[in-house]
Amino acid sequence: MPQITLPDGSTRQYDQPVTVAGVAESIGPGLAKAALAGRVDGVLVDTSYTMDSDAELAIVTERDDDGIEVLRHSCAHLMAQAVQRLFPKAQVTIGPVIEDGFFYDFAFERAFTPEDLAAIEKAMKEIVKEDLTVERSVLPRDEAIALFKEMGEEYKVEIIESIPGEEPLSFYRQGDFIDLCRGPHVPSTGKFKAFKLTSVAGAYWRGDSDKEMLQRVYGTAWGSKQDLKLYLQRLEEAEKRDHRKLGKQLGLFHFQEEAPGMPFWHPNGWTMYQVIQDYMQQVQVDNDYKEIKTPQLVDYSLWEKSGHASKFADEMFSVESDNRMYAIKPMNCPCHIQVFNQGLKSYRDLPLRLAEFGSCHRYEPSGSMHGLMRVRSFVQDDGHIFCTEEQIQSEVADFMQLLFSVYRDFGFDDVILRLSTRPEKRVGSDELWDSAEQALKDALVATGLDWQLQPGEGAFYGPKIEYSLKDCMGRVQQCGTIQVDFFLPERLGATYVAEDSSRRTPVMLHRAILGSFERFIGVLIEHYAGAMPTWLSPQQVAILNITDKQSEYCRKVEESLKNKGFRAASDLRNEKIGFKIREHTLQKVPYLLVVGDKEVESGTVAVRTRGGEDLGAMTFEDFCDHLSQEISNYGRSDSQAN
RNA sequence: GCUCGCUUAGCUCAGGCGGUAGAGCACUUCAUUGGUAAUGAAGAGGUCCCCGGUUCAACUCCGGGAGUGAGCACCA
Repeated sequence: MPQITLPDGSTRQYDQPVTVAGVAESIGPGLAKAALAGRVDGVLVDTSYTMDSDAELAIVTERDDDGIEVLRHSCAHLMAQAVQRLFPKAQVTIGPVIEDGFFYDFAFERAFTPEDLAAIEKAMKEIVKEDLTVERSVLPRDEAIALFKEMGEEYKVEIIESIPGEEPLSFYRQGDFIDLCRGPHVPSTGKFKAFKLTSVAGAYWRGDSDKEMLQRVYGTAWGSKQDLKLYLQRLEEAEKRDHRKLGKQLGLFHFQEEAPGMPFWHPNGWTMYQVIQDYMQQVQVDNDYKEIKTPQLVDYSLWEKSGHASKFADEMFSVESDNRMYAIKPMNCPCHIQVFNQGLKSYRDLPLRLAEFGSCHRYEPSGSMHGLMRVRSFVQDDGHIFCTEEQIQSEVADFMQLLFSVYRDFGFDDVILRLSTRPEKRVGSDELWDSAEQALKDALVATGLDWQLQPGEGAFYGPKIEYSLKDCMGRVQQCGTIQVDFFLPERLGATYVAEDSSRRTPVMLHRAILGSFERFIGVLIEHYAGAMPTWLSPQQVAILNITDKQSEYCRKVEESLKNKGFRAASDLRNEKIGFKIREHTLQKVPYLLVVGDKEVESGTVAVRTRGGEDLGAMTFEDFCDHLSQEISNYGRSDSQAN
């Protein structure tokens, strides 16, 4: 006699065991049709799930996030079924849900083509029309293995054999297609309203580059055609914001064959770069960092001593000269320890914070490069804090406040925090790890923000916190980091004299706020779609004359603006004002000053923003005040946006 | 590094199933001095990514390489 409690608190009495679908049916035909799954006492189940005792039930539809997830997972099955109808030789492997969609990996004799994709999508639509019932069944694993062996599904056999435990496994069948799956799934293939296959690419079996490559087909699925449309529009928008495209359009940087993965910065891009560097320099001075500069080439022996050569030799550029091997530095830490090691350090010198805009080169795998986001030549806003164990927590806490403040200046309010703790292979005692992890954890908790734990993801030399920003495609871009290092200072012989005059090894904190200038600028470009906040804009003001008569006045305005430190340029070309406005708007110049006879006469400038807003005529001084005010707010979201 | 695709004028892209190529924008010149997202006309501009091979003939076909895109793997 189950009594079912619904989310609104109401209850329903049934005189015999009832399924989720049954409850939905008894509430109304609309809900019965919309039901995709159920949540029984907090557990997501199929609509065919039977409740034989009292339970709390929520009917899951396409309006729930859970419902969309079930829909996407089932859509992966739908796709696999379609693929096997078209290509019976294709073997199925795995097909999970991912953000905004799903994928399924197939083993097939050749790569799928875009035409195949279209055909698969068509077959999927046919299966939707057939409205096949999706049935759950349970099989003991030896029977399951026998079944898939008979079907020639070697990968499934391997998966089943690798699942630990002895419990029977669940399977889902729709028509002639059956797949191993935990579920839950939609009740029938007629439930899909809006899906699209988006791309196909290779992917390694079990994510292992030593294993064979499978065909991965990506798709997206939504609760309604409208949602699908919005998603596709979002993709289009993201493409428009692609920093590689905008980098070209706005004349920021370029890449060329002769220097793969190494940007050539153009005047506009370099201006932006330098503004950021100047800003960071000031931030470091204000926070008691000492800036240093270390060599680009360092004898290979240092990298052997530091342990980097044995692990990363393949990813390091090296140079031979005068019978000596040098490495182009792939990181700055060993060099910073060399600076620390000069002279005798006292505990009174700690914490010692060294910072460098450190230019590094790494031979990144060719397939991993991506515009400015992953390059072979980059500059880190690198810093190393030499301190005692007791100082770790306060240093980490201070760093975090600094990082948040810097991110806010760049217009980022949402930061994703992740703590990575001890991996299996590591150096240092457990006590040391305990205290370091606790210090990082305390600092995180003190922020009052959410953070994620990544157990086992720490470096072998110590735990770390990573700070990530979300870009326009929803891709999470890791930028900042702070890492505790118990290893390198000892390995490279760093010591200080403690209060009791004994020699001790300092702890080193590796830290970066931006990460690399290159990637950070890439993230900024996409975040702002190229329309950088005024303080970062390569050109802040364009002065446009209407006819030659106002040229002299324009030049004077330009000079005065430059004297006040603004980045201004006048455009005195013999072109119509509409043409000039269009060009500078497309170049995302924040302010356009239009100057005609009226303005010359009244000694004003007519101000137009790149957003198309007309701020009207104002005096030069008023405009300068407006500009200064905006620039002093940096990119903080509470500042006046345009 | 792996799988698949792509590489034609400064940029964005057409094109021909073997006979050395085209548009728009940009550029140059001329006319035009026009008030808030494209003034008009003329002109110049290309080893069709590189190296081999096949062929009377290769930008096109074949082989190799480079760069690049999506994804995978990697990321001190």
